[in-house]
Amino acid sequence: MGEVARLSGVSVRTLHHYDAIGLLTPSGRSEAGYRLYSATDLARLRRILVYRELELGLEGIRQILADPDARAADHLRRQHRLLRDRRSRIDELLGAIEHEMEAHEMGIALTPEEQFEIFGTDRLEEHAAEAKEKWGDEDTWRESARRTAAYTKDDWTRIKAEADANIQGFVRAIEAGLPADGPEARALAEEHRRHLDRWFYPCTLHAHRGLAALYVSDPRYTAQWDAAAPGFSRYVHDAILANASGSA
Amino acid sequence: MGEVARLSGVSVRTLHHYDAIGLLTPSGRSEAGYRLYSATDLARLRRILVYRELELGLEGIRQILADPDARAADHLRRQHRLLRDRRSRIDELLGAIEHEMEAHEMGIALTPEEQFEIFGTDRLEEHAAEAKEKWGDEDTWRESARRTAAYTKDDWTRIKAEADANIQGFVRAIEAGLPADGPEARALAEEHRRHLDRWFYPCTLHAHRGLAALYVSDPRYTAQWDAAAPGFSRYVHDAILANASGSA
DNA sequence: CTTGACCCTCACGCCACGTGAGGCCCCATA
DNA sequence: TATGGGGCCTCACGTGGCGTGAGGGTCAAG
Repeated sequence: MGEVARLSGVSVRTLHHYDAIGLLTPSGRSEAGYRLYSATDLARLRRILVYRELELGLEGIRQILADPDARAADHLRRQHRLLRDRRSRIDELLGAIEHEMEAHEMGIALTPEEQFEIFGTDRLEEHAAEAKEKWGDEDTWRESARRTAAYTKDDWTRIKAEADANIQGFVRAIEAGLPADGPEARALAEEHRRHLDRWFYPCTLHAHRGLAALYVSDPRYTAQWDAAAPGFSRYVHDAILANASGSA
Repeated sequence: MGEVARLSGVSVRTLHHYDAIGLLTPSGRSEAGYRLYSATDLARLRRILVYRELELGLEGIRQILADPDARAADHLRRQHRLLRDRRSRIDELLGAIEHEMEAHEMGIALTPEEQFEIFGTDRLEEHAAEAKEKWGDEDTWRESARRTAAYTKDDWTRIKAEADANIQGFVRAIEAGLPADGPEARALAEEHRRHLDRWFYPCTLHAHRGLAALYVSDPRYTAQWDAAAPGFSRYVHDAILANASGSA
């Protein structure tokens, strides 16, 4: 009886579905056409549910159950990687949410820029090398989170003012046609570095260079910066490199 | 340009979709009909993406963003809670997958029973009271995970043999018509408890009793046990209670 | 003999998009 | 100045994992 089957915690419809797609076909039918699930069927159902809890697709589950040795490892590995990614993503978001909560308590709405500075690291894993450049070790961003957790409303206001001033400086430099490796742009880059260093996390010239790479390679950063002016991200990138690799 | 927008990490189609459902309408169109996203639009998009990561439906996101100041703090708190839940869930899944992979490498296909013992805890949260009985504190299952992580293939073989023997013992007791509160059944219950205690986690009589409650109240466990014989779960439950509350 | 709780089979709905098809637009190059 | 290649646009149907009826048969109890 589907009665017993439903006691496994799934809906009748789900069983119908599994039957329809051939994932779990009851081994018998009553003369009235009722589905009859044997103990073996129930065992299979249990395995299916276990894998479903791991959030594998039904097709993947079918393959695992059909050809355990070969397919299972692949699927499991893939799923493991997927879940790890999601986990680190969630960590970042948790930090972001905490920030947002505090900012909210203080009556400040975080600007997207700040959101990006703080947690816009979700794609970092796609750029593992740059990420290492940027964060040095994986916990650097937590340092940032710890520091900023203590900031008051006044602090945030000043941080934002500083950041805006820096951005405006870059905008003016671009509009004035100043070269990205000129002294003015380099000074702005250094100002940017010190801004990060002071308010967020220790930012060496080396780390700063890694960050610059991100600004042009990670579309999220690129989009953010280029919102200020077209070509902004590239300009800032060049200025940071110039600042990092040469003295004034 | 949608170009810039796509750089935020979402597909063009997604933007079209958000436009179509009115979640994110670009603030302008070029004369050729191209969507033009302003900085404000991008900010909104970023917020949307954050909430999307929280696995909220787009409709929910729309409502949240529509009702900004009033109860934003509530939403943030909820998001935070959900994120933390989600993360611990993912941790469990990761542990479970690692177990599966190990078991696989050792060439053992875990039986559903073992899978239940190892990581069949996902529904426990729906039965908070029993879960507390079973796990005492929330980290007990992690202890189980830690212990079992070190087991070799031989260990697993022995564990399985022990478990099977215990189950067979119960089956014979039932078939022989022995009462669940009789000495034989109680001995089997005690054997079961020691099995868990030895291989998985410290299992007091009290914890064992909580587990017994689960066996009859949680359909997943019930279905598992009753696969061995009808009425099995109830019998085991009664035997465990008898063993826990009286001496031989 | 009805009643109500099951079961069955279609078959369409849902969400968050993916994936073309068919057709403008725009810039660059031959 | 045609021509190509890469945007962009709007339909519009496909997908996964079911939910949710509609319309009808089955079965033990009253």
